[in-house]
Amino acid sequence: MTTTQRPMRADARRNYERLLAAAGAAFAEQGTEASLEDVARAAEVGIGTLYRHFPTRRALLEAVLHDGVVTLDVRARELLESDSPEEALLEWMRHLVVHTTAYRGLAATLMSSIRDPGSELYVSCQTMRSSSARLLAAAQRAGAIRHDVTDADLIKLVNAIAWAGEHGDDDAERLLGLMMDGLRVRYERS
Amino acid sequence: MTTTQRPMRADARRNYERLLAAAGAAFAEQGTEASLEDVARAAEVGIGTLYRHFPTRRALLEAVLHDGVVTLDVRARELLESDSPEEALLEWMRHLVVHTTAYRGLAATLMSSIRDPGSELYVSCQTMRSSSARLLAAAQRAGAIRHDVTDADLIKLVNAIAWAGEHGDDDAERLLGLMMDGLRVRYERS
DNA sequence: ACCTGAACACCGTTCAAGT
DNA sequence: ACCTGAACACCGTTCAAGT
Repeated sequence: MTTTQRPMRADARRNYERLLAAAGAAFAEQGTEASLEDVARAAEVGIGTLYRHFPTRRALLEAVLHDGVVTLDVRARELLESDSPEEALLEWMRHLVVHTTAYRGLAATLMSSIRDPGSELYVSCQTMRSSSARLLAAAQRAGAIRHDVTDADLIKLVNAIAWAGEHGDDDAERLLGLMMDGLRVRYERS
Repeated sequence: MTTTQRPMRADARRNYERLLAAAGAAFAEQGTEASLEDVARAAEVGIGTLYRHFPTRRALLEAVLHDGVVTLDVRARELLESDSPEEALLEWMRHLVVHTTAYRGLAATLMSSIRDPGSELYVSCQTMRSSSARLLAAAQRAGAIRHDVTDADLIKLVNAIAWAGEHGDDDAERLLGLMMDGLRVRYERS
């Protein structure tokens, strides 16, 4: 499926880069629903050029997030080597929450993209999901995490916490801590 | 602050009721971002009439939700009499999640309204918040729930779970269970 | 091959005219 | 006092004309 990329014409490449930078700034400041006309204006490019390079808002978002997703993937592989699968899982969830909190509205977009193979963010979502699944399985094998927790649960909870973090000014770390305690294997009283 | 309501003119009252019914149906089907023009059309009323009765989308939402909020408030008072404050709190959270899940997008609206005294939903949010606070305090006094959990945490978690329930087709009950386990007082291993 | 922006569509909101 | 819908504003998206 990996199509060989023709080199872009110089002006096209320049416009592409300008759009990417402008979009990154706009999404960071105004959230993932930032006006695309504003983005084109900031990039000093016609709105048609934006649509030529990025046919949908999600395609633009995917390009903006791509490096971060790659970094996360690298981090996941490192964490899989950890001595403490439980600590590794918590650390992974922290990373996911930080990544998701970077742009207001991102949690909602990711949440719908994970169920939609037509979304340009679907591949990224699946990458993160499979990393989550492997880290979760390791923590469960180590006896740290309940066996009835699924990777779908994990994704939902992480996104839900990132979403909650968008509202209110305190950090999501505290909610993540409470959440994590709910996932742990517990010894019943009595 | 309770201003004496003049009786509405018969045609105004009729339009008000039609708008309320149409909005309830539209919000239930398309979420809280349903088109207000559609609502007016469904109510067979001019768009200007909608704005006259409900100056903002939130004012309309408040009117639609009002009965439900009153019912929840009654339920909270009953639950405060429960023998098991822990079970009462869980039951209360279930009610909140069900209420919030009724309209797609409601969790997000409530989450921003609770911090915004200018929102027409502010009073409802505060009512639910104080009920949550009392039920939480009771469960904490009974030794069932961690003392570091605040009512703000509780509200955020309930809304986050309702939000997650909007995406994906499984019910939120399962996530609520995991969440609740995170809030419980736990006996450390060793 | 790529860029541009006018044109179209859609929707929220206001307000002058009407009863 | 209340209703109406045309008018305005705003933004996403397409596409004919241009280089």
